[in-house]
Amino acid sequence: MIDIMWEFLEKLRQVERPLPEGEYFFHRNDPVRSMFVVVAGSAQLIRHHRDGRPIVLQRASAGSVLAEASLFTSVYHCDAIATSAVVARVISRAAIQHLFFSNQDFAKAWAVYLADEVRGARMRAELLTLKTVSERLDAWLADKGRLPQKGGWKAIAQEIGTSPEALYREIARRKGKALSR
Amino acid sequence: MIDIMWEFLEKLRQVERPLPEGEYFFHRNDPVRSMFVVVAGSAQLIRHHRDGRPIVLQRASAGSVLAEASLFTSVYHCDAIATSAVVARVISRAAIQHLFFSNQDFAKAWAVYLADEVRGARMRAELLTLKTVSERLDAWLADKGRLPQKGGWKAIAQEIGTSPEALYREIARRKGKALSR
DNA sequence: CGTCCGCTTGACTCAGATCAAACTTGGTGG
DNA sequence: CCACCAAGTTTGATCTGAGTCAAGCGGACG
Repeated sequence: MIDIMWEFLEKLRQVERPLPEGEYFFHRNDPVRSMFVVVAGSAQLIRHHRDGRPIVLQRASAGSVLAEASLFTSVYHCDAIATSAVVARVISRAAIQHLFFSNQDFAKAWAVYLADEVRGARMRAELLTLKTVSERLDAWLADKGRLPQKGGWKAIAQEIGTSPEALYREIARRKGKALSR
Repeated sequence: MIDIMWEFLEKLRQVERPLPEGEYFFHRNDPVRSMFVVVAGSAQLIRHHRDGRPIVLQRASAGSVLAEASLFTSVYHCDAIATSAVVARVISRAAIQHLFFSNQDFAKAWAVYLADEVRGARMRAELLTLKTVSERLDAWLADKGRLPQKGGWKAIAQEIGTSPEALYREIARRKGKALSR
């Protein structure tokens, strides 16, 4: 179903635009003309606090739509910045809107995509209310199944909101336990 | 826009059903026939771990749709249980689906609603990656504006993932600082 | 061969969870 | 009107998990 959405988007006219690290996709209150799909690299949606400190609203990596809400909004509600060098697909918002209203399969695919994003984000939020690394890892495993290869643990530490060291230790602890049984 | 969605839903035929605490709305793999809107009380979406421990996927309170993803799914992907006595509005899923496909305003309102839920959930997830109570409270304030009346602080402590005591102390600390300036 | 990055492990420190006890407040019923 | 109860709040004391800094290990890759 989600794949169907990507297939539709593929067919629309689009431009690949590279952005260097630190570049802004758009600013708050800019009028919305395009939608962005991150192809490579990573980006953040940011809102600025009164005193200037930034609050992160979304961390987007390869394969995600940048600000889904902007499909039906006249202006952006936050800033978007490339946190590493990014390649983004730029698609006319009007084109996607038109597709949404003219093609029921796409409308459905869009709704399914959003519902899944909601699920994932809520899942992560609930996971992050757990206090110990052990509980968080359990919850993460319950959702994702199994740990990836050794190269990717650091990223998971970020996902579950702990320091890499804490996660490494928890994993080591488990390997120990597994053997001692 | 979201209000529009509620207006549409109001018009559909619906039944108010009370559920006592601990009662299940549905179980995983049940076929989806209805959608639930929580009117009063609170509920949780839960998935069970291999060893039986439950993982919370969503905490739903008055005014939220229970499992948005189930609009286009044949079976539920998790369990839903009332965590306190609940009054829920039960609406035929087929009716909502029909509305989605036949009325563009509703389809748009649904997409906007979902996009906003995504935003809110991501916001909360990012907030929960902050380490100190002080930072979390700042982020919460940046999003919501101002602290509610005294009776509601405990609920906020839950939202930002800390113990009530920790939040009370942080608030007290700030009142002190505000005066000392 | 050197450098980078992710992993490993140790030591120290501290924010916040937890337990506990008192105090405000509103509401309820006698 | 008052006794009483329940929730939320306040404050104190203690304990611990994990963040941080630091130093070393090993494989990948130019």
